[in-house]
Amino acid sequence: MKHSSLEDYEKVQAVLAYLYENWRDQPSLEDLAAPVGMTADQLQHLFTRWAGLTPKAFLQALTLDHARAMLKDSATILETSYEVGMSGPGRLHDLFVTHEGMSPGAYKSKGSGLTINYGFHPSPFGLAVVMVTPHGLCGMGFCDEGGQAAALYDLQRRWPNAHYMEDSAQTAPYAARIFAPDKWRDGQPLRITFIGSDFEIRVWESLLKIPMGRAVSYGDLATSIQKPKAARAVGAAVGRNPISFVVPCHRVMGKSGDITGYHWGLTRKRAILGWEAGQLAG
DNA sequence: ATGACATTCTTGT
DNA sequence: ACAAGAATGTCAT
Repeated sequence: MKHSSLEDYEKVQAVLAYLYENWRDQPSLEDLAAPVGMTADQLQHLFTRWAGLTPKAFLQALTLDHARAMLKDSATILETSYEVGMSGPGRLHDLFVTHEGMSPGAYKSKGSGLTINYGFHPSPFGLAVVMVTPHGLCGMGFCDEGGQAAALYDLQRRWPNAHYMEDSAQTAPYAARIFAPDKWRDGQPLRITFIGSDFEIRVWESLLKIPMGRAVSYGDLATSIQKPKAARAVGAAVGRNPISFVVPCHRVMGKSGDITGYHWGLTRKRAILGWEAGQLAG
């Protein structure tokens, strides 16, 4: 697979945004390509390079029908497999991670006494901001066009009392691994650290059980943590997932298969879902 | 298709 | 304490 660049994502994003603005008009390949200054042919090329799928197949992966298929048996998916306990393995089919909760105090004190290193790295979904503690990855988010400071602040404000230091030498190895599917199964599991409330951590642990190519509903998630009526609260907790992509909150959708919200933008959620479909196909 | 509202948990005052 | 809000879900038109 050829490597895909930041510029690729920006074009893909623009195409997807345009598509969902104008879906009523049934835009053709040419219609989609024109606004980003491409020919239909170039667009074809872009998608296959970036996602490993043709535009047609890529879009196919984002239809309601496809979403419903991903939701099939979603309740059982969360129960299957071994327990993902307080330091168990997760992520059955792709990136293996181990996680641990941050020391109880660290959350309550909003990160005081904690040193967090951060860095910016290119990813298939735009520039990513990556945060690590000595215990592992604790945060990851995405920048929209020129919004580096905003993306950084979005993560920092979750633990406002932590001490932050830019140090991309610390974060680079994480970024390199996370976005290279061929490295997902290599060696040690990826270490991540959850800093959040009990409830949030329970929800985020559940997210780790959703394999690539599958999806669950907010209600399923609620049931899986023994709170079948808490779908709405679960939605809020999912929305506060600090480790975007690695903790696959993009694999949660409405019961009907509707792709609802995403903290880093609905377009990005669609892009990730489509890109993952490409990884599976390839 | 659209809109009201029931419900659970977190957070800011 | 309390009130507001959140990436939901369901039921009535």
